[in-house]
Amino acid sequence: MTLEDVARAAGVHYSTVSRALDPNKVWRVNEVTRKHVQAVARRMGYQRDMVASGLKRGRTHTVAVVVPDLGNPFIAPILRGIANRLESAGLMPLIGETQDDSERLERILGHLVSRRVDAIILAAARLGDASVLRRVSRQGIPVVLAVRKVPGNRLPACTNDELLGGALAAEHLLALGHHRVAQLRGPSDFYSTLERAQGFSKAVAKAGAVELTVASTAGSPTPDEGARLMRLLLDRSRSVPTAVFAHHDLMALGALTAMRERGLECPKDISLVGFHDLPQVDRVTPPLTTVRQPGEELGRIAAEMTVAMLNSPAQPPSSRSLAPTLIVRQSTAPREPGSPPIESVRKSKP
Amino acid sequence: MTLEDVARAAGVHYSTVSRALDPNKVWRVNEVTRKHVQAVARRMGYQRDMVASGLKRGRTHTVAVVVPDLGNPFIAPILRGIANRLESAGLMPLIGETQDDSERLERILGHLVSRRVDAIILAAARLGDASVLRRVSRQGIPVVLAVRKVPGNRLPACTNDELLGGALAAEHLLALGHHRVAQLRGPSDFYSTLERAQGFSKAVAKAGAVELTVASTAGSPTPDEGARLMRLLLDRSRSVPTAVFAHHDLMALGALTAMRERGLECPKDISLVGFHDLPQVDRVTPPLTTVRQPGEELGRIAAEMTVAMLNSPAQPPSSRSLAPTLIVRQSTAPREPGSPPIESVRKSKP
DNA sequence: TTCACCTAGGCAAACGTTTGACACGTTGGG
DNA sequence: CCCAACGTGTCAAACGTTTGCCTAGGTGAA
Repeated sequence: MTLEDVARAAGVHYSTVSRALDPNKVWRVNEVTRKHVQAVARRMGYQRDMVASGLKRGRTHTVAVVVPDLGNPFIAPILRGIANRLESAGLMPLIGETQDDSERLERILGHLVSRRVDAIILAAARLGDASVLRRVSRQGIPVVLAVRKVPGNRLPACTNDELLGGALAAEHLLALGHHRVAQLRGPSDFYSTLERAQGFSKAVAKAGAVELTVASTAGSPTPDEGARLMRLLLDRSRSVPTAVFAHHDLMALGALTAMRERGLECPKDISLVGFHDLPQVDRVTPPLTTVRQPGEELGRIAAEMTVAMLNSPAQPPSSRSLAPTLIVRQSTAPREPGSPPIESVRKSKP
Repeated sequence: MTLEDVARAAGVHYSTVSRALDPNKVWRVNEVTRKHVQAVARRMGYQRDMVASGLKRGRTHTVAVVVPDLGNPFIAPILRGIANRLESAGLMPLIGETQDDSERLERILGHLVSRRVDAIILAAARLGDASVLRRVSRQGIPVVLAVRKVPGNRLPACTNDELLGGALAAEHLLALGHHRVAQLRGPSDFYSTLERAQGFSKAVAKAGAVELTVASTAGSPTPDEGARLMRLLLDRSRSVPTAVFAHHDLMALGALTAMRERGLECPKDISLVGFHDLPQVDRVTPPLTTVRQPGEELGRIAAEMTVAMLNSPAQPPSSRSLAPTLIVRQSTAPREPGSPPIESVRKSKP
């Protein structure tokens, strides 16, 4: 079913059909023929072939969305925000999953330029990805970064205000009277975790409290990695923190199990703050105090920036960072003056 | 950068380049020219234009994946399974979200046929959607159903064995000695919830236990709806169940809050089984006994069936249903001989 | 009446690939 | 020596749109 079929049925030339069906070109065709053609087209159930149209116009009305991990619950709302905003602009999301693997990312980006997507929303950038991105955006495909920035790059980005996020966590813990605090850091090649860590550390330093550090960072933001880092932290010989900031709720959950292994209670012995406010973390034991990231809005704005770039390629939108909010629940508590001595911790090691 | 550019650089005709670069056509071109052409193409960074190719070949190498709700955590693993399997077949997923709205579904399907996707994986079918589906598949686009079937339809489907799922829940509760049980049903226009309910009811009837029913079903599978149904159930004047099967973990979580409102404890007063085994339901209080659906595998197999249909359109693959497994945690317990009288329940109403 | 101008619609050339048909040159058998 | 067969590469026609340009009328003013 092509333009020509419709044209034949309507008794006009197929270019006329094309114009009658294109909202931007209807002025080129008479009111009455237009109505007639539209009626015929509808009756025949004609659907414009977008791939032919895409070939001709160079617009596929498709936007790639590249995420690290579809299974990670914090991706879902972002995806949702993106999809909704794109749909209202007549665009559809084509998705790719990198699994935080640079080779996969490169392969996927190749596919995407090959498919001539109109733009790419990249929520999976890592620190080392600057050069690939340059290559892609030199091809003329607009790229907007979401969630994770990458430095040395003029690409517009929509991110959390990570400095603020880290600071919120720190200030909350400090306000509760904690002096010895620590972080369980996310993967070191995400710009987001760097800033998050920095925001936290700065606030701690400013308050004159002490931050105990673990050399290691999480390989991926999972409960297992959170547990590993927590164990490392508890194994320190000199001192143990009374409050901990995990860079990801999943890591926080892992940290909770690690604490339980050692016979420590949260928040009585150690307070814990997570990040993201994943679904259901308000229902775990204890309900998790966490820094909420506005996932859906973040996605929506990233998509918004994308359509802005498509509409006026000359003026790239400026980056935005969204303020997270602290959600206080029950995994944080005031420091007990006599917090448990280190010995008791080490003794109860299995 | 087109075939012609590469051809010019390599000193051959562009059709030769096309063949040299197409794995299925390389036999038409001499080993040495082939190598040469490939080298030149790689050096120039040529990428075949898939939209032109798609127009010519009628294959876009794109598969639509239509889901009800990107924000629902039980979708994520399915999406992941699909994406992984598709990627290994050189296909990319184009996603659409229906929000369980028939109009949206129809609009999205329209877009999809317009884009000439190679196939559609529909994980968002509802009972009333048979006719739209017929229309689409008469257009010649392969459709495979995932998660939710729709009756009166020869479309291949990959689903949970819902009858078994319901039965597993029932048998577990019966084995714990519960005589008065009930279900919190999911939306009545999902085929999956119908079967799930039926599997449960049959097992209950077979064991001669009594199933208390609530007339209402959930409008959507959310905690709020779960809570609503649970309140309805507890408001029954005659008797209250000692065990409840919620058709969705989220509904189960809502049911828990409803129980707490009434001063009831889980599992002491009422045992509760959920469905899906969403991430983190092992960490809520009490850790949820639930029926685990193999989400990622389900997605993988749906994708598998899709590529099978693309490779041999003549022989549509037969439907498959995957066995769920019961995950016993701590929201279920043996019935206490003297379970609380109805009065105590009603008195503690706020 | 002539001419300029306008409107509405037809014509045909793209967009970048793919692919059947063909051409050309070589080889081998009769 | 001729013809068939084969291997390799070129030609050109699609695929279904979009769109600049042109034409054919029609209108109004000089």
